[in-house]
Amino acid sequence: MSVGIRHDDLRRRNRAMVIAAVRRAGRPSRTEIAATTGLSHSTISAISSDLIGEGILAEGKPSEAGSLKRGRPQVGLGLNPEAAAVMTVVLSLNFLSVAVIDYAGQVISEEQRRLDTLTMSREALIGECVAIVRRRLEDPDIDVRSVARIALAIQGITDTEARAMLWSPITPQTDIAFADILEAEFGIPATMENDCNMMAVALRWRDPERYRDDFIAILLSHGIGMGLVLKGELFTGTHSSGGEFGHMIHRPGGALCRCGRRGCVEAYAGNYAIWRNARQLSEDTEPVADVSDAQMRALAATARERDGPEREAYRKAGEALGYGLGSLFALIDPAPVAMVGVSAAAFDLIEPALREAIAQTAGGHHSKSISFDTEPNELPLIREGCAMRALTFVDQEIFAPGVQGKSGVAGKNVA
Amino acid sequence: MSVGIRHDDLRRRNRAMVIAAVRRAGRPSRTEIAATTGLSHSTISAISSDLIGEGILAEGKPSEAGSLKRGRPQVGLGLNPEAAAVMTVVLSLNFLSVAVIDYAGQVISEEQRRLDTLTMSREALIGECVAIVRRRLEDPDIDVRSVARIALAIQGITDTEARAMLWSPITPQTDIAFADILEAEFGIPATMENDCNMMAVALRWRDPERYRDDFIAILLSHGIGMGLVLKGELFTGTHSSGGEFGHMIHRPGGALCRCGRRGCVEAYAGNYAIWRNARQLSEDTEPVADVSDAQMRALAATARERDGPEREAYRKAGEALGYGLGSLFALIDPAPVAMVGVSAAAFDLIEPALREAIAQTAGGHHSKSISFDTEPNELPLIREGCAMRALTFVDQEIFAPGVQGKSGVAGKNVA
DNA sequence: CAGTGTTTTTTCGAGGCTCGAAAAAATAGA
DNA sequence: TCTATTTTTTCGAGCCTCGAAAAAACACTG
Repeated sequence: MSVGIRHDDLRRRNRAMVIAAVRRAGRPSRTEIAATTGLSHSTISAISSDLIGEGILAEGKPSEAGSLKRGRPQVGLGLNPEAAAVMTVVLSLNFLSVAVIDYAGQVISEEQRRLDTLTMSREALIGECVAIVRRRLEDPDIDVRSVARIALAIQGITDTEARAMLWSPITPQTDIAFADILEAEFGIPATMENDCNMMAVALRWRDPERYRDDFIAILLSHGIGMGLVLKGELFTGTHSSGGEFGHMIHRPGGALCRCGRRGCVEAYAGNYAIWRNARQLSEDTEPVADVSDAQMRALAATARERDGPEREAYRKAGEALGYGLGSLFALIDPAPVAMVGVSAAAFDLIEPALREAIAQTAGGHHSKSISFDTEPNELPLIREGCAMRALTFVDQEIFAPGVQGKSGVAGKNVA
Repeated sequence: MSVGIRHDDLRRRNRAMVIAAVRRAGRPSRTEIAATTGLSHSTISAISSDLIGEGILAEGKPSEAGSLKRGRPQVGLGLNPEAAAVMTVVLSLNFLSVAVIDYAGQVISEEQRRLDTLTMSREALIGECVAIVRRRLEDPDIDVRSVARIALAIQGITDTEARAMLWSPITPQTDIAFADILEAEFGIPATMENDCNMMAVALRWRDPERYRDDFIAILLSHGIGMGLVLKGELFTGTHSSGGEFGHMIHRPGGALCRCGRRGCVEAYAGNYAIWRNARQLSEDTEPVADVSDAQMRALAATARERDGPEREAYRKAGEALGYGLGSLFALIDPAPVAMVGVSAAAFDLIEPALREAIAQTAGGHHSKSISFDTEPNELPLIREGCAMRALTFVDQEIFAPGVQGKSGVAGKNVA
């Protein structure tokens, strides 16, 4: 049951508010912070003085064009890059990518590595992750003690607590508690996030104008994933990361999906499905393990060139996505959509059938007003999302720690 | 943008917390309130002394079996019934039902009325609502000034701000801002809620054990509706009440739905759809306006008796509901389900096909563990939900008034 | 029936926090 | 150098919550 507010919570929450305002605004002055938070100047002054004393914020130049005005110039407050660091680990098909990021958001060390995730044993997979993290922590440029958080992202399903990967298409292994494993190994708090959720987080930081309170990020890749933000909050399931848009049912008993079931949206719109249809293979054909981005681009080129099975395959993908979105919109109402991934580059081939399908659904009232945006490259987005997620954690849990220690994690690494 | 916490917000929120604790627990002692809210005894003492002084709470007998214990007996705190009153207005097919409820939740005046909603003009519909409310307010038992809130519920789609009915199956009229109309007429704050959302609210109060943080209420009636509670909050769309489960797409291009589109879940599972299939009419047959509860019960009886088109009709309904739930579970993960309405009484006919369909979907991992409960009578639930919603509003906005509640507890959809 | 033990509730500073007003600081223009 | 202007800090006032101790209200005991 929700709990009363203690007196000391007040300071904690307002500290968090100030840090958040600085992270959003870049180098705001105290006056600007007072304006955006609604707190009085005196309070902002007191809190920021504390934060500077603790080395979390640092005074800097006035924010750009401040020198034009008349009175005492504003002095900008920025995040102190050395206050802490975080680490991102992105695990995708045959690829592992790690980065260390300072408190202000700059990458200070990184490493990428090809793996054969589909055939690796459980131990090897975990081992590679642990090893790559260890190597980054041993980087002489990095002060290990400053690393306050590790955020992992993986394609697939994670649990609501962000502790474990439950299932992933990139490996036959299931239920690996990556967060617990890394925490135990390095003593650094860690979380295990869903890749599409991190895409959504990144979009929100990149373009807060367009992606703010309600929007949808859809990954069009080998599989179909979704990250959903509703009322300004990341949407998750009751037990898992949820939002498995790709496995909503498009046609009961229909095409064979990679998940073993039939008729999922993904079984029509995933790369393997488009490839299968373009080859005019039966819908019962076992999905292939991987289709390269180059192959997909070639397919799209052919589809653009001439009317044929390739074009039809993209049409079917559009139809499945459209009906799926229609069902989703019946639940949440329409919202801006970002299409991410290789097939987002072929969105021109997908869009007509998609819009036509949406128009057949309840969400289709205003189908013309639904806007789509495309971003072919998912990896940078996922990394950025992880970084922001980890940094936000540091902002909130470490630099504005609360009384209610629901996490033994919280107080550990105070920098 | 979320806003800093002022010092006076603190008292406000803790007041609200105390009132909420009393409403939930019945007649808790100060000590019990301190325990559930986590606030200190001194604080609870101060706040409850204020509230009693303002006539919001009243001291009563110790909570039941309190006389067994040793020391100073607990003195129970209860809601003062005379502190305020609220009104509920439930508008359903051919039926209008109004009640006045005191602050402690007891009905003190009510009236019900048959109408021909399907053929009434806009003015007549609005007029009837205004008139019935006026009659109740003129009831000599009622002190008009004490009526602090009116909550309306209607089958159909309402806007997120809870001001207007946007579309409803019970009338051809659209976009009636009932909340604004009643507010203007009587000067009492009003809201316009979706009926299924109110069902969910009521379930949460009735059985908090089973229906707490995550659950689904599905109305199986002429149409199919849903109320969804996720993470303890009522789920709504970005622009409308949302959660239009009945209009998720079951079969693209399939059976004709009342909404004019094709293949919606409702076009297989709504009363008119079951009736249509039981009569072996084509899926293109225009949906009938209404099927009486008696007719539906007769249909169910026949289906139980012998294998035939009636039984097949229920099977198809189960299949549509199952695949629909499967798609929903792909997004939110499985959760307890309450089936409400006439056809919930025929759930035995629906369940087998429903479970079979769910097992074919992503949510079907644990299809056996998904639990269903049935409640044939929706009206009392809707009324109860409206009452609690209105009372909660009074608790929060009137008896714990704050600055601008946009960021805080105030505007939230706490079910 | 008075005394004792037990539990609930109230009382009373102490310590924090935010706020508004006023003061101090830092600059551009005259 | 002086003045106007804007930002930032300082300071006392007013609340709020908390812990400890006191007061209250009973049950039990001999």
